[in-house]
Amino acid sequence: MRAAMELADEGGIGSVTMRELGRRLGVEAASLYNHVAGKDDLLAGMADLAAAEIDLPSGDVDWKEAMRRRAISARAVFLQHRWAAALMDSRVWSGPYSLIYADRVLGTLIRAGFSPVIASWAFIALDSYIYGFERQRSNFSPSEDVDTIEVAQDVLSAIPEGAFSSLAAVAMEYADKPYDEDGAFEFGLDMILDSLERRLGAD
Amino acid sequence: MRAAMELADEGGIGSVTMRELGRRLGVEAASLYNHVAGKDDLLAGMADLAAAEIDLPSGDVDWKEAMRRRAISARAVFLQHRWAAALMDSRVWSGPYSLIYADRVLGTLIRAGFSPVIASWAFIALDSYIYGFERQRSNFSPSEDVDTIEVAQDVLSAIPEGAFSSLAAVAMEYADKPYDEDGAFEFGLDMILDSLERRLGAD
DNA sequence: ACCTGAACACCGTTCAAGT
DNA sequence: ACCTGAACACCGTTCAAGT
Repeated sequence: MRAAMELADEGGIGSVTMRELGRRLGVEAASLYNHVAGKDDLLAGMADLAAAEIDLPSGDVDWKEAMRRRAISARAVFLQHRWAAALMDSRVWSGPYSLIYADRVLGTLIRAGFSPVIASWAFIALDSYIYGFERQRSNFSPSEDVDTIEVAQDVLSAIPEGAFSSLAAVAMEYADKPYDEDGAFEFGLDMILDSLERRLGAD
Repeated sequence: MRAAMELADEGGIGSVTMRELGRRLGVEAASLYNHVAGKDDLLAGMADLAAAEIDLPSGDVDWKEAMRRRAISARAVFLQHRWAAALMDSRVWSGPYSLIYADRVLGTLIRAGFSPVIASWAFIALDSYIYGFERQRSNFSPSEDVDTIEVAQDVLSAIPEGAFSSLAAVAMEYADKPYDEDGAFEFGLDMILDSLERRLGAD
């Protein structure tokens, strides 16, 4: 499983192949079936191991800070394992680790005063945002060292004169200062957290 | 392209195969390469066609209502084409339709008073949530007619006595009333929209 | 201009046979 | 208990050959 994760880290999820994994482990592809039910099982295990790298909410900070840290930690994991977000959210949520994780998150929210149903909705909203942001991010800047300023300038020059004026206005903004990815992530994250806090006060 | 969409609607994205698509069109798989650069090109075209089915924000409602309708329309499209969300957010965003779409969304936000940078952040936050929710949804209830009450009861009985108490509390809530998926979606959506509105007033 | 047939290099998976 | 070698049914893609 760890070997498969290394393989995916290096060459992308597409290079995780039973034959290639066997080669790395010094074994034939067919032998892997003695340790894993099939490729789906392998991918599910990878997803669960990646999920285990996300910090669990700790009990000694308030719920908002705990959720914030969890989100930032998830983003750090996705940065190290770029295949993880796609694997984790396209997979039924049933690894042994996932249960502990869900319980801790829900527990933090319920102790903060949210009802069980609202806690589950908040959990879903936060995770939808966290995973969704990562999936979009990996499109916007496919490689790490892409120059967002250059991208913006390319977009600008590709836009016909007068058309797409709003898109052009945004591209213009990014043409001389780099795109602040952390800022964008925390902007959306804090909107959700602030709304949750407000709702807590209202109930 | 339309034939490929039908194929995906019926049998899932996995059944979209050059050979199978050729069969449906009464042609050999190799012939498809006269009309499409490759399978990647095919999938990109499907994603763009699905995106075209999402309602564009219209000019005669306020920005908040326009964004709300856009989100609900996107969810309706994902319901009809269950393969679409995965395809659209895992793909660089460059179809001919996508440019119009982005321009209209950004234009609506900028006219409402958001700065170009904040408008782009708001766009990213909304889409992250919309796509992310769909990806999670398709795991939680893989088939349409799954009984969420039964699922909750299964979860409950699988939890060891005393462990996972928070998870159990949530499952208990869902054990006698169905899971309100629309409610969950709009809960998160409205949190983001309300926060955006508040920020607009503050600036 | 478009199609066919055959081939190539790859997949995941199975299974008898070995140790 | 674990591994191997060979095979099976599939992929996407290429390309000479046809019309």
